[in-house]
Amino acid sequence: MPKPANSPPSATRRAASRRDTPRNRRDRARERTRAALLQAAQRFIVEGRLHAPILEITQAADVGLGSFYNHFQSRDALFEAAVDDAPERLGGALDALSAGLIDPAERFAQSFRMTSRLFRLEPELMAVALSTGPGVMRATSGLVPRARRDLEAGIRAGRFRVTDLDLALALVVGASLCLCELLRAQPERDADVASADAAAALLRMLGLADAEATRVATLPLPATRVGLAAQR
Amino acid sequence: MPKPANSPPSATRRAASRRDTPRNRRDRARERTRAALLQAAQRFIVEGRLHAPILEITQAADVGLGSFYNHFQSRDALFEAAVDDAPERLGGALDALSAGLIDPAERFAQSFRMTSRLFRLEPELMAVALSTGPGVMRATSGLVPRARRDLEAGIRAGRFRVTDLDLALALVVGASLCLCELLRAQPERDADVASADAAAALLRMLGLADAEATRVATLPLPATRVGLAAQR
DNA sequence: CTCTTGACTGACGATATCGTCATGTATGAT
DNA sequence: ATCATACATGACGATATCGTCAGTCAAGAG
Repeated sequence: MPKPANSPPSATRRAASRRDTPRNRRDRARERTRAALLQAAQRFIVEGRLHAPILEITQAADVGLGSFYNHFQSRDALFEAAVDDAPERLGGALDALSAGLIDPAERFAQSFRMTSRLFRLEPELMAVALSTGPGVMRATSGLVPRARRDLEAGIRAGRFRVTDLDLALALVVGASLCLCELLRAQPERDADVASADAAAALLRMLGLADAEATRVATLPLPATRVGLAAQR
Repeated sequence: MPKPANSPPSATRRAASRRDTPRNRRDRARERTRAALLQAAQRFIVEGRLHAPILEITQAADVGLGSFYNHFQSRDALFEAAVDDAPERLGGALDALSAGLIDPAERFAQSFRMTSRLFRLEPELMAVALSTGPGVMRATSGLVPRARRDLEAGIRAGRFRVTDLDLALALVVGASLCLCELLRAQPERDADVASADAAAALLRMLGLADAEATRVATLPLPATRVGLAAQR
């Protein structure tokens, strides 16, 4: 009897190393099937085909129709999982890149700029992560909570002059969102230049003096290690 | 034989006054049916039920299933028309309210703040207008082109210090978008206060000095005439 | 080697939704 | 008064999609 769908990979002997790839071949195979479905779903999300027939999705994932129901209850469940999946991975990548920065303002600016760069490096993942539009603000994991954390740090450190954290977060997230939309609409535009300009503007908005905002927003970005694409 | 669907109200003797409600009863009736469908569609958009069966939509509109095909080719066509409809009306209302302001910065700030107020006064229309998320930036009519116009005017007048119009527009639109999302998530929040704060921040971002930004962002708003709700 | 387990698979019957069309009816023209 | 028109309507046949299920197979346990 197949699983009632979408249960963790075999509740039996969970001998797999605590957090990582399952130990034995069967579990790995199962995981591969699930990943194929998620990845196919992300492609459909990017194309806006949120109502594609399940059969078509499974064909794109190159698995049998029946397999779908081994992993997900419904198309909505699949898409939800796919949308959750993307910001998780992106957020991790961002943290790794901006770790080690002391000044909260710098850290904020770098993360903001890296987000735009990610949009060029990982357009599909980003498109999925942003596919909920302003709804991303409700997310409890991924990019937005990190932005909130950075803003808070900046306020505590006295670098930002902000009275209403939620409001500032909304402005920042909205800016990032529409900046990505702009980058999508104008593929020829240099993402690094645009994001530096935007970061400077946002820093001014957050209360930094002109010169300081410009300085912080134009610090060199760390070299981007790709890695993310391979990791899928 | 019924129309091939979605043609202007009877190509025969278009004696109706150039732009307004059709003259004779039949055309008015047709228009009522179409409006009922549009309005029903907007309700479904607000609820996010973008894939509701057509039958359900026609029932919500209280018209026969067949009537749907008299007016629209497909569900997508209906939703598209419904989405186009909303910003059109909102934009008109905005223009009327901010007409007569001389200083482009003031005009910009007032329009921005009124948008938030509209979100409280006309939540459904606004939800529909914003339902495309960052995609609104691609709209060629409605709220966004007006924002662009106001920004341009401010730049020409030397009030805004902006090097990249598209970029500034993206930041402003994104801010407005997520501000509305914030207002939706926190219904208890005072829209006028929040939008004034946000406007001040944006004006700073656009290059106004602190004090001036605050002054412009807190000018009294014109009393809002409702009117819009009745007009439907 | 044999057995048990659990995931993969595609065919299939059930169901949901679609779009057409024949008919009814009110309007406006003659 | 009579007729022609055009929209409204809902029943219906065609089609698309769903979710189940019984069979298959490979992996791992004993």
